[in-house]
Amino acid sequence: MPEMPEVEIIRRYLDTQVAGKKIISLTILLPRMIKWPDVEGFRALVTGRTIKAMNRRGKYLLMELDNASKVVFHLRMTGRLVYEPAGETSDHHARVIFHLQDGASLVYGDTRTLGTIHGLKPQELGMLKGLAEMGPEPLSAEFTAEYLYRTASRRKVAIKSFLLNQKYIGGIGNIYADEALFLAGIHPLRPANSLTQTECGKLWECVNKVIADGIADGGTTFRDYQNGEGGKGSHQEHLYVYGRKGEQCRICGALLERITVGGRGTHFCPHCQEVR
DNA sequence: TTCTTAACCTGGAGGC
DNA sequence: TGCCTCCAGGTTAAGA
Repeated sequence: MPEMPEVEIIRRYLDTQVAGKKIISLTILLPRMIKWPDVEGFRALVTGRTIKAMNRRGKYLLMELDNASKVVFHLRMTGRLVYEPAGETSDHHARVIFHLQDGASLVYGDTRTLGTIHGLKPQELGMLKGLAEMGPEPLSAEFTAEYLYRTASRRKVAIKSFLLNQKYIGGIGNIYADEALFLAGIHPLRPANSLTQTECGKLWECVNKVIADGIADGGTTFRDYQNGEGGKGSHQEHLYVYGRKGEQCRICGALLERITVGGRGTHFCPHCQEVR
């Protein structure tokens, strides 16, 4: 389940491999992955164009083309975008393949097909609401402790749900939200507006830390994530709470619990993250 | 306006 | 071994 660190790892690798290369053709194995425009419109937008760069915003991957258009990928749960130097893929769930001029290919695979691909002209960029309305990202200059406190203090939703809302903070997903709340010692069910300025400062630090650590470790491979080379990350070996229900807390030894918050599996330590 | 819930989607795990 | 059910979760639309 790629979140911001995983998408950033993918972006960094792909940018070194595909920037400057021309897309000569497409193989569209599952047309419904293309959300905009229609399949033939997408093919016309992309074919013959040169990739200028791979960029990222939150969990979106942006393939910048030389006609100022962008191919916008969202990997959702099980999507992956892998560079194949030989041009062939062994991915049983390959959905869209971009064939490049040097014989290589860029393969979009997606087991559960929840991902999305949009081909957007410059004037269409605003139509993707999730991208257009996204809040500041962790590690950015706009994401400050003051911003976090000011925004959270106006919401009574559970802090876990607040962290997952991309309109407030772009790029955080379930794993890193659980980890950040654990490190900050904040119970996931606490109303966002109950956090003090000091607690928000601590949470801001911890959000930035878990995201930076995730990137440094090459991402977290939990089930389906693959980087741009088809490899795995190692951050799952350093998780404190996510996926560790019933195991001992690394800090206090208490047994970790799992609850549902806003429809999402949520892992926490009942001792280190007491409800106050 | 804010918040909650369901739907989308498939593979794997667990129960029988 | 085969069948069935449930679960995983990012995003969005619908409803409260």
